Amino acid sequence: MSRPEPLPTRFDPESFESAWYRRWEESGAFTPDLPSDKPPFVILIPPPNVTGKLHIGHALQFTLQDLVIRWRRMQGHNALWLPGTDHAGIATQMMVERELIKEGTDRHALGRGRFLERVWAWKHQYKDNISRQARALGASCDWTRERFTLDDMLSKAVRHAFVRLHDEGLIYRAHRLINWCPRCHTALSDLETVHKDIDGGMWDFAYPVEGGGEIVVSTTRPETMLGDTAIAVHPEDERYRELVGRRVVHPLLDRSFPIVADAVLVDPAFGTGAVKVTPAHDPNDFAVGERHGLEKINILNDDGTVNAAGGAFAGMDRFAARKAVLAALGEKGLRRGDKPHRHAVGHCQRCDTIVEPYLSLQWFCSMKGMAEKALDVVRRGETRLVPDFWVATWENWLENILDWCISRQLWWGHRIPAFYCTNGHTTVSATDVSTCATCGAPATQDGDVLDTWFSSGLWPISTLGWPDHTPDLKAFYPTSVLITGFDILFFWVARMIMMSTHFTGKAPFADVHLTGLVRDARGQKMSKTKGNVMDPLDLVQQYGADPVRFTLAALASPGRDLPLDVKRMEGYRAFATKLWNAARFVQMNLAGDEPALESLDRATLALPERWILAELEHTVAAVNRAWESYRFDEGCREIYQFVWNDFCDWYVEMAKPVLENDRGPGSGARGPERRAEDVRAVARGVLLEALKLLHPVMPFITEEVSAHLAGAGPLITTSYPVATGRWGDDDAQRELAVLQAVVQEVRSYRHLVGLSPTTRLAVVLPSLDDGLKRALVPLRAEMMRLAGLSDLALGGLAPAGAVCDIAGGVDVAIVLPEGALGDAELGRLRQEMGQAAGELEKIRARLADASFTARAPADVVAGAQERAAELERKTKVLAETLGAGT
RNA sequence: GGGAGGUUAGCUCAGCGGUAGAGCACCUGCCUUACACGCAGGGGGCCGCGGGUUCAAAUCCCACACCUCCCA
Repeated sequence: MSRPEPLPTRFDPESFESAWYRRWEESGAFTPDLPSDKPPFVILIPPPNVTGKLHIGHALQFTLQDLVIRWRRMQGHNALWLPGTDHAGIATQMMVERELIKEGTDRHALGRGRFLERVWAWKHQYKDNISRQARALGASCDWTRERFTLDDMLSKAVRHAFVRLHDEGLIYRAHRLINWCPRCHTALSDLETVHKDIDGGMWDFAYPVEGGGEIVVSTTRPETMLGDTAIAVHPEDERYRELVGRRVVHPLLDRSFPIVADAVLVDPAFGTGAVKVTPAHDPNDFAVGERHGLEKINILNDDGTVNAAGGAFAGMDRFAARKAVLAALGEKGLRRGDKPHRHAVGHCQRCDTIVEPYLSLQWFCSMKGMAEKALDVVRRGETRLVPDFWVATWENWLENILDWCISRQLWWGHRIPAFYCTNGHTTVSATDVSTCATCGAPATQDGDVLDTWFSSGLWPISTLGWPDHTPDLKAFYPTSVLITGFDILFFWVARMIMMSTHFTGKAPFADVHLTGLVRDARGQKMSKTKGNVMDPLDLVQQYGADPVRFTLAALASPGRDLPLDVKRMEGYRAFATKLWNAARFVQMNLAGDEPALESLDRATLALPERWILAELEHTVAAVNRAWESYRFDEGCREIYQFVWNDFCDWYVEMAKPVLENDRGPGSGARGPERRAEDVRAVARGVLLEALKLLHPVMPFITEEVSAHLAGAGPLITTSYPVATGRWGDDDAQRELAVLQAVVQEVRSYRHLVGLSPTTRLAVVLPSLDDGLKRALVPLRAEMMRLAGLSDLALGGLAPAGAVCDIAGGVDVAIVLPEGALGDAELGRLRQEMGQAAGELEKIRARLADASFTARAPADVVAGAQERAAELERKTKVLAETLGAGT
């Protein structure tokens, strides 16, 4: 085979990232087989808003999803990662309306048809943004299956779902109090109403009682008194007992209403113990109204101005009306005090306007039954929430769920498939109708659209073709794992699980992995106003996609937010560079005909080869375990540690003398002697395995490097490393640990006494046991190079005047220049000796304790004994060294 | 008011029953021909506070304090 081009000296992600992406996509690697004998593995993308730009949170989720899907694909699964976007009703409509305002017009002037054309144009303009960013990050999604919530196929699913739920009695239309955004002019669900504490007031004023006297009430919203239809007091409140059943006169309007007793609404200890009741503008008051048959007077128009029911205040904005009402009450001498009051007020999630509880005719979806199913699938383990502490929150929310207002007074979205005739009949139909199903009269479609989350809730099935029995639905549903932010657990995850389970009888996900929030370096939430947002594309450009991905994955500890520090990213860019350079070193030493690792026989390999293969084996097992359990942080740490500390710092360094002294292939006999061809095969093989291991995290650099190793195919379709136990080798790990400890000991002494790294030292290991001696003798050259030695004797007597110490359990005698151990150095050694003596004392105490030796497991006791023995020798040897030095 | 999570080295975080870990930052040497985005050596922690369980607790239990977040 031909030798590949040498790797460029510089790691330059820009020079190969986009080319690799194109090659993967064109090769069809992102698209699963259909049909296929391979087990399916499916991830659905949480669809970003089509208007949006990906933020760093998306980058995190894309990274983790891609990591999992690439890993599973390499494991031999028929992997599908289905991408797409959602139409984001309110958000998108707002953007386009804002444009129209700039042009001096609005959607009503344009008309529904032309307005929607404008929004589609907007959508097309922004859609590509998302996929471009996903591609830049290396996301291996199947673009041939890209979906949009307003696609014909998905729209069909939405209509079908609506009709079916309506037929089942789970969707109904009713006059209810809903959350109304006077700016967006639409109803909102409870979830889209964000409660925020604001500094408001608490105003007291008096209602005159018919027949004399007054009753004082408190309110945070004085303007709503225009819609009051009762005063409520507690039935057992002595103060008001006489007043119950009498009426009060509205001081500003020409009407009167009763004083009622209600034990549920009224807390006699709070305020005056009397409460004004506005059934059309407060959920609790609405309930009182139902209980007492009170009139519900709506005082607001849909833009938040007071309507005709407000008498003289009609036409005023609600906040102007508040001031005006207070002034009017003041003029009549009815104000009874006020104080500042901090309380929670509902705001529109989209535009931050204060929402109004508003009596309105809307479509609702009954939630209780579906919530039961969602609770059940999690309780039964059909769906697993990760981390599992989310289960408590899950249950708490679903057990207290209220019906969901699903109609929105918008144009952009799925139009409600309900048709009304002039005789007041409603026809709900999956196909458009022009005549009433009941009476045949002309019927027109409801002008409202459905909550975007209604269609998002169907995402797991609608993207695969439901309600049709498509091959995709059959092959890929239910899906394997959903990876998304915890912030949309209810908005989206719960609704998907409820709806998909309802329609298919099967929960849509086996696992739901909830990620934390990406924050800035100091743990602050990122926001445009704070100016601390990080744009994923900027980061990709600056550091490369791989370091960005590695950073996000490494930070993704389960259930924790991710403080993203560019320092961290610099560190992982350095890691990529390190890998690149190590690969260059390996590559420049290869002959090009290295056999694969599988063809090697462990029994014929020398210690360093056996050791690095054992470490690899351990790492492979740990990484697979980590990915399996969504411990992305652990997997990354394992790979990082293996590549940098084991492979680069030790294995490559041990390989150097062998490669430099290579006398050509075949030199030397089989046996303990290190052969250059083994070293080359192992260096190449281990590097390649590490590249495979890392590929799901850093797809680009791994693919690029591997393409420069002869005989390595594209990683994206190669098999993921599996720990077979074949390279496990406890002896090699123990023996090499001794080698490392000895080398580090010598380096440490050299540094301690202030010698230059180039000063060669002579070292004797006087008391090696036979096994270790056999293991280390063939590595004399490697050890001398690593430790910077002029001579190394394995066995024999410690030279007179040599400094003795214990490292890795063996005696090390280092010949230092005369007088090298000055007072400072001796001080350090004394300190070390003190520490050892202290530890020894503690262990001896423990060993002397009969309850410890009797109750602790045998291996723990044995470990303590071993440690005590080692410390005894260490203190003894150090004492001699200290004695000799003084 | 209810619920969840957190409190470990200067910073950001792993560890969650048997000798305190990582990255970054810091200090000291080094351009040792893969790499100064590097190499080598080092300093630094009553593991929030108080109880308990255990031969043994950063790790399990209880209470408290403080911080974050969700729901009402």
